[in-house]
Amino acid sequence: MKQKTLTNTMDYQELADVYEQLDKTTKNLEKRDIIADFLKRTPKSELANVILFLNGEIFPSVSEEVLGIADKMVLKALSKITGKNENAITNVWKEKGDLGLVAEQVVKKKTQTTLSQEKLTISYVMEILRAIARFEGENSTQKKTGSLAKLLSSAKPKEARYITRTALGDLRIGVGFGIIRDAIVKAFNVEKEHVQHAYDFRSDLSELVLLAKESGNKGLKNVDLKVGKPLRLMLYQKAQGISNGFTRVGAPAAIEYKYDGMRVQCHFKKGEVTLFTRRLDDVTKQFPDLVGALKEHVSCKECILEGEAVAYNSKTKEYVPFQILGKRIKRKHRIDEIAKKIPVVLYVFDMLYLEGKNLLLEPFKKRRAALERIVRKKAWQVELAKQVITGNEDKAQRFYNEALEKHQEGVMMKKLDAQYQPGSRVGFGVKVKPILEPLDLVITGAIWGEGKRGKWLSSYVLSCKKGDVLAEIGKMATGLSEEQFEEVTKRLEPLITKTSGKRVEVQPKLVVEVGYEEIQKSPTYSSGFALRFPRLIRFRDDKEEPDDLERIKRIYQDQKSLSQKQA
DNA sequence: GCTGATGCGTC
DNA sequence: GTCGGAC
DNA sequence: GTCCGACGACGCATCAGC
Repeated sequence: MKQKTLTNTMDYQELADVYEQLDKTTKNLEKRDIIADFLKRTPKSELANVILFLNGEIFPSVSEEVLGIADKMVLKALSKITGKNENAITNVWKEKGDLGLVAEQVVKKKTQTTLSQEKLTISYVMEILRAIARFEGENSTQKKTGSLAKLLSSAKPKEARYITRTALGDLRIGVGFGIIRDAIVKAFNVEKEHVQHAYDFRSDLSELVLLAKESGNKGLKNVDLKVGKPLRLMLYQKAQGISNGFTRVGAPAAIEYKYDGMRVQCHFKKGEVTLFTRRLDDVTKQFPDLVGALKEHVSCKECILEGEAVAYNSKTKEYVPFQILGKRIKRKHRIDEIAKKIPVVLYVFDMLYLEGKNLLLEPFKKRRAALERIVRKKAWQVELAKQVITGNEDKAQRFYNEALEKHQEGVMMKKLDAQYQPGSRVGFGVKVKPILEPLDLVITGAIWGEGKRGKWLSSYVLSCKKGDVLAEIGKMATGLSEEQFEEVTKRLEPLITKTSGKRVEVQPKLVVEVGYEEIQKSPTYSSGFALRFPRLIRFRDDKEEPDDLERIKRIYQDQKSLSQKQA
């Protein structure tokens, strides 16, 4: 019996060593080989845990459970271990740019004063982390941070580094599903396409890896599309304008509105409807109105179809900003009441399965035709995504302009004979969105970065003018090259007027041109507005003054009047 | 009972 | 969602 | 082309602390 136990457990230390090796190389093939070797020597009983841990997960993504730990909770745990307050730990965090490294240091200092240590096994660490996830109610914060502190205290320094990163959901070892998939291929001598296939239809790494080990290609191939089980969505690449879109997907192409809503995968089986989000979370409860509309207007026994749920104003029949739809997304209470206040219309655009037949390999044209047969259009409830098929650039451009006038994001351009490729951003379809008129804003603050940006001020607080004073309008942290992060950090450091934790305030000198998708009303920023998807376009060293709030208000109003035109 | 902090999922 | 970097 | 990591705003749920 004892013998059996010995062969069936694995020390967390071994996993930590693997993490470190993965950390050291940037080469994907090396990463693959390291993981493949490790998987081969992992006992079957630990394999499900190991594969999740390698992917930085505690629960399979299909699970509804979450850990409920992020940076502030880790700070609390580290504070418990050291007896230092959270500010002191934050200062170390700022220097190191990685809470995992902070935990490692904390544990290293502590172990010098303690005597013996028991070894942590992989399943034990998993068990504790899952237990942490399940604390709820009164004092749950104490319990969570207490358990984490205890776990870290019993870990070796290197283990603490990776347990912390796992708790934060940010392993930072450059490993995602692509590399894990290739490692499974190598370790268990199976075909890449079969592993990918099983993942596309189940998204459960634990199930997948056992299948690969136990039943090989045959088992993986047998994993099939099932109504009620979500499959990974096809994603679309970005094209620069209509003309570029045609070169990418060919002409003629199907061109559809890109609605500003939420993507929904709808499963029908024996009169039951289940709705899934892009991350494959079940949101059936959140959208009872949609379930009802689908039951009424989709005529089939079994099917899977996909669409975009868009919120509108029931009185004026105007689309409303995405923020409003957002009120329904994570809702658990007063669902029916809000569903009446914020109705949604579903624009369906693809059909993946119908009456026992998997349509994924059928050309898009045919899938759309099936959709048109099965869905009985009902205005403001269930409609087909507006579409034209054309190879004519002018016609496409007019359709695109029309979509923008109706305040949608732009258009999708889809290859007519393309199959449905789950889970990848393959070039069978592209999205085309406009570039809006950029804003010139001044940097008034910054935040020290994490991980590969740990040495830089890497997120910048932006302000506009509001009369004689400045007013904040959000943060920006993308669009810069590494060189530019370095440069901005050097230029901002002498301008720092105040530091609090990882955040600094700076004299307003640096003006930047900022691109974005939309101006939103903001409850957070003093200007009353914020930018959706802000990014750096270029530095404006020729300017000293940022744009005035009046200009921002004007652009905001223009957006609104555009959306009203379509009503 | 209310408010702010924190975590998490949508885009 | 956006973007840059590495392969 | 593909994968990965480092980030944005918002709104909801939950919990701590008053």
